Amino acid sequence: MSEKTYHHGGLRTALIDAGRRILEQDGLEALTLRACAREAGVSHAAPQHHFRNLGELIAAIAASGFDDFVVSLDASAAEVEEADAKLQVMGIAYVAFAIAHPALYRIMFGIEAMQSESDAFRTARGQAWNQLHGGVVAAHGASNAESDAVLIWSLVHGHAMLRISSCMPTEFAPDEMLRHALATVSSGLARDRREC
Amino acid sequence: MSEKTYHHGGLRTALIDAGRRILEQDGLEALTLRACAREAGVSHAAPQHHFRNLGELIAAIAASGFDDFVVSLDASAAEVEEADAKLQVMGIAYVAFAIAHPALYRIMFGIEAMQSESDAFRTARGQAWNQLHGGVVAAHGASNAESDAVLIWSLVHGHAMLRISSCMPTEFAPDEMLRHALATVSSGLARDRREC
DNA sequence: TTGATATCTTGACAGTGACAAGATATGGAT
DNA sequence: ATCCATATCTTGTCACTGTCAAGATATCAA
Repeated sequence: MSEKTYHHGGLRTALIDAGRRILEQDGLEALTLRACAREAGVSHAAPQHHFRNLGELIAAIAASGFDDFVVSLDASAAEVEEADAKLQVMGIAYVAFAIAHPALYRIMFGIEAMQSESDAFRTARGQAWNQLHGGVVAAHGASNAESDAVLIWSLVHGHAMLRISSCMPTEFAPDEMLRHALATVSSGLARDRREC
Repeated sequence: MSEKTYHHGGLRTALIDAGRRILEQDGLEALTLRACAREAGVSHAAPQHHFRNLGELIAAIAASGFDDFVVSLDASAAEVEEADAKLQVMGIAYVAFAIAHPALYRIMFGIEAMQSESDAFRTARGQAWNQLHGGVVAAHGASNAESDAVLIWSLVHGHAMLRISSCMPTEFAPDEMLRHALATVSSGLARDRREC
């Protein structure tokens, strides 16, 4: 805890925080085990005792990202009452998070974290899914909820990825397009229920 | 061309092909400049004269991937007559391509290719966009075509990325979900036009 | 107090991207 | 046909990376 301890005290979380800081400042290619160790003020091989390899550190960072992600979406959804409006707002917040933390978002859906088979990562990602699934059930009912949630997840995830990959020229006014897309899908799903 | 030439003759395309072979066989982490050089049978620094850095090679591979991508979607769309059905089939083919070539698809939308500022890459990606845009115009008219195309692109891209990132358990029957999602969006867009 | 264990350091190794300098082939100008 | 500028490829080198091994130090239970 103090300055003179040989043991760091909380190196594991310190490395995760260091990694997220590096990710925000210098992007994905700067995220290395040795850079995280430097940022945390320890030797280059210190991370070895907390993460078996780089993939495990990345998975831990991604899990920490999913935690913040869920909190952020919860906060946005809490600002609205009606279930369908909640879902729309969550969609907007979803994309906003990805744009605010592009490198972190890439990590969260990258192969490295996935291949590490980390339980913490899978759990954190599962919570995000549950949150979305719950929002869909509240807005459009439990029947076909998985299918509807996959539809909305695909839409917002794809939109977010295209945005952070600079696939959408800014003259496209992508924020409006996202709102329009969410509204179109939402009304389409509502109409499905009513068998219009 | 022959075996004894000091000059390789077509090293640039040979390196691209080698890269795609490595990508298919051993995935993204195996794609290195030196590995491509080995696969092409040249020295480790030979690629330097055709690609300034790894990013440029990746961009060239991604551009080559977009070329095949467009061809594959064209072939699928040609099997159907009606415009809306064409769009649906293109959506299915889109996701099928990503699942058939996951590492290549990741490259095509990754940061490395994007950051390289390659004209060939941008052009190839633009052709894919034009193809999708054309399909949307044919199916749902030219008004709001950009917005509609972004909606569909987001949907299929997101769905593809989630699939190749193992975010969808197979018990979800994702193929059916994709068809349902495409049909829902398509009917929603059609209804938008009619102001139902 | 002591000994087992967790944590961190130092040192090493192969692999990588990138650069520089030299060798060889190509092709146009004369 | 000769010659030379240039394109292409090779060899050698460097810093950096992930990972392993061995040693040093701190922690904690007995």
